[in-house]
Amino acid sequence: MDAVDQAILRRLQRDGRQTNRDLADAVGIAPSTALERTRALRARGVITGFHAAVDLERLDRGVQALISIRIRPQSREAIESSRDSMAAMPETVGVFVVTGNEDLLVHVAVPSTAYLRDFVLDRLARRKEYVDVRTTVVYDYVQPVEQAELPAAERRDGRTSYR
Amino acid sequence: MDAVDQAILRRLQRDGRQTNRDLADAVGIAPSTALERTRALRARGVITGFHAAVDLERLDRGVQALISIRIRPQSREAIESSRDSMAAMPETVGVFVVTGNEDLLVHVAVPSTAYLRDFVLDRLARRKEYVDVRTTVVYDYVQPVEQAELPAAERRDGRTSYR
DNA sequence: TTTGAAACAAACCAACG
DNA sequence: CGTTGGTTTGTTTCAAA
Repeated sequence: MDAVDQAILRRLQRDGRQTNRDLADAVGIAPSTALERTRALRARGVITGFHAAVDLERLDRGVQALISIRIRPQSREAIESSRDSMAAMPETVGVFVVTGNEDLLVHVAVPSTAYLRDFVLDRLARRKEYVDVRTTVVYDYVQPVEQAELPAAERRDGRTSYR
Repeated sequence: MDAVDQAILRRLQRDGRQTNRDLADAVGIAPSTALERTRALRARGVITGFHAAVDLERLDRGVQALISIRIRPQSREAIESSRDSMAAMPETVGVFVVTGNEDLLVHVAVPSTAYLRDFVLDRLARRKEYVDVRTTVVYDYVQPVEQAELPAAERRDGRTSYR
């Protein structure tokens, strides 16, 4: 992961469909090199894929919420299967498996608060393994497009930071 | 948004780089139509862009956390500027502006728990407008690749659902 | 590894069914 | 909306540096 790889990664996160030529020009390398580097990033698993991003509002899913769920029994099987079943629901945008009082935090996008109510009450709260279901409305959700390696940590007090 | 649009959307979310021909074949339409439909989806803002997805573990950011933050004064300006400043940090994967006791929920990915500690204590907890900062470790985060319109809601009790 | 240049493939466009 | 054919543009390969 040198500076060239990072530049390629940055640009492909921003626009995954720019031509290999444009990418090469922007990064300052030959198209064949850009192709080779991009393939290597994919082969190494740094780039996992290319995806179209959609606007949830335009899919009539302008209401977002975070639903925290406490699962009992708190077994690996119960939590993993809940994670997968929540991830498989068309309403779901993301599922966090978390530490703390709750076990799962499910990010959903639905057409309305009425839909949200039905979703939570009819399809989640009924399940007896979900002993506590709490819903928080999301006013806004923003995501940086670019993800990169982090610069080495530097503590304010001068002590070296662990990595 | 007919069935063809939905099929295109589904396929482009799964693979944003397939050729227009492959897309057309898969959906069962002519390439010219596929191109036209895809462009229309973009023009209508349903598709907002195409992006490379990266594996955070391979960027040495295998530790994820959710940081909930209570902001005072709880003004629009304070919350929006906090949202933007958190979103601008290289550690940040996503920022939720939420209802409830906390105002912000920040999803971060960092190299280690030591890095996480430094990040929270040195860069967040010091800010006096952040009157409460709570960190939850994320064991696992999964995201469905496909997002689509939701089927019409159907209540179990037979009453029509609002949209 | 990187590169340039040739060979190949895809996208694009317009005209027509 | 689909097809066709011609043109442009982009991708891929590969031998040489």
